[in-house]
Amino acid sequence: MTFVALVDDHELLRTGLAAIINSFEGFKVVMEANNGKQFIEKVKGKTPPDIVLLDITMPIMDGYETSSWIKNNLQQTKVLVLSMLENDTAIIRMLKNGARGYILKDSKPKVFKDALDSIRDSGYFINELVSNKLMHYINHEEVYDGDAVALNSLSENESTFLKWICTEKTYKEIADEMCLSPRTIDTYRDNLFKKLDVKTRVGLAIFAIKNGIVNI
Amino acid sequence: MTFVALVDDHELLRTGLAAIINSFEGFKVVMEANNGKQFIEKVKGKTPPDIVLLDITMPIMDGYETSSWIKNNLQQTKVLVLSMLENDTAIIRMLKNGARGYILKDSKPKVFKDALDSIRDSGYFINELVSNKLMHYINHEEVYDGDAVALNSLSENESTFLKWICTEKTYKEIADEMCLSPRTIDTYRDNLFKKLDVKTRVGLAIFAIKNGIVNI
DNA sequence: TCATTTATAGGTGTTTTCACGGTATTTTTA
DNA sequence: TAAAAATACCGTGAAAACACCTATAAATGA
Repeated sequence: MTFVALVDDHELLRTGLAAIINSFEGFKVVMEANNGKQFIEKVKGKTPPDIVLLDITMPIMDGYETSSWIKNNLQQTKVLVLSMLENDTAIIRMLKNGARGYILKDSKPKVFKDALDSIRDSGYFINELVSNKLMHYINHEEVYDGDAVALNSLSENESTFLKWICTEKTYKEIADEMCLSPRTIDTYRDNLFKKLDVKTRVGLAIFAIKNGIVNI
Repeated sequence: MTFVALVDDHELLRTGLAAIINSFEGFKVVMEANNGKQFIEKVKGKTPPDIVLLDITMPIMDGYETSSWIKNNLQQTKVLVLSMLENDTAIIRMLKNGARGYILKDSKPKVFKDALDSIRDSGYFINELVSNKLMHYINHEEVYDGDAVALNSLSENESTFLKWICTEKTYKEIADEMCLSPRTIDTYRDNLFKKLDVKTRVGLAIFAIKNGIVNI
């Protein structure tokens, strides 16, 4: 029997998924959590699940952090990402953080079953989505490094700044909020423009939303 | 037996929902569609379902249009909205377009069961989410009118403009793309600032994303 | 330890955005 | 059919955003 945990903030989706998984021969849902932090608390002192089905966009502790934590603390547990995000950066970043597979929330149930089987049997589920990104990554590592590493290496302040970016405040007002000089804020912006390969504030906002840095 | 249709572009969610609904005594899922257009095609010539479980954010034909169409074409069919959007405008707009209830995708399954029962028995499901908005709406109609009607009455050009807003193009470039004078674009922006009660381009972008006018 | 990177901050100038004042024409509607 | 609205357009000036460059102290690291 393969034991599965569901970590996703949409309870209804979780319930539906649990029903599907429990109907699969040999799989059983043994744990559910709303976010990474809750998962960590629940898993403490228990036998860890074989597979964690993990969303990326979640409050409190998102999928990136959670996958990283699982990689470092639960070596036998394999992460299968189940997300709405289809962009390169998110996929590469999750794979770098230890995920064994990545499927979209609008996949067909058969894909879902295949993914679970494959991760149980071989430890990985390499679908087209993942293999494409992997191949691109191998051939254009520097390109993704610009993005994925940048995303990984966003400083605390830069993340906070990105949250403010998605408001109607001016840079001067953001500087006040963050207790920094407007010049520093200018530098943050210029650096992020380069790091994230965008040219305008709207570009930053879209990036932040796309990558789940802000929840709107 | 109450017959239910699911209209949502996330197939996995649909499958899970179908499992849940079919496990409820007296309910049966008889139809699934990826968007409003597909639903209309599928329902043609068949007995319409009693309840349509409808998402808002969908490609091709979104929940707003779909609910409107159902209201005008399938009088016996009741719409229950199942969405991630929690903002006033979306809720009021769906109710105005004929929805009988509105629940969030991260609701608990019990809420979901209650909603289905209530809509079957009384035709409506008035939860706190809906009653709050309704009360506010009654007391501050003008406020919501500013928003909800504005959203309803966005012209073709304004919607297109909002899509361009969420890119890194300047207003001048947007004017070129839309074959309009930059001055006209200025006016669009100024009008939308007033209509949507925002002050900056970022505000417009966030609004467009929040309300599913653009899919990022 | 010496070089490099990182975080902070500043100067100057251009481009873009935004506010506020309009006009002319077509479409709706009362 | 006259009034109201929606649509497309224009001018000006201030504010904000953006580009590009330098500088200093602290942290990092080879």
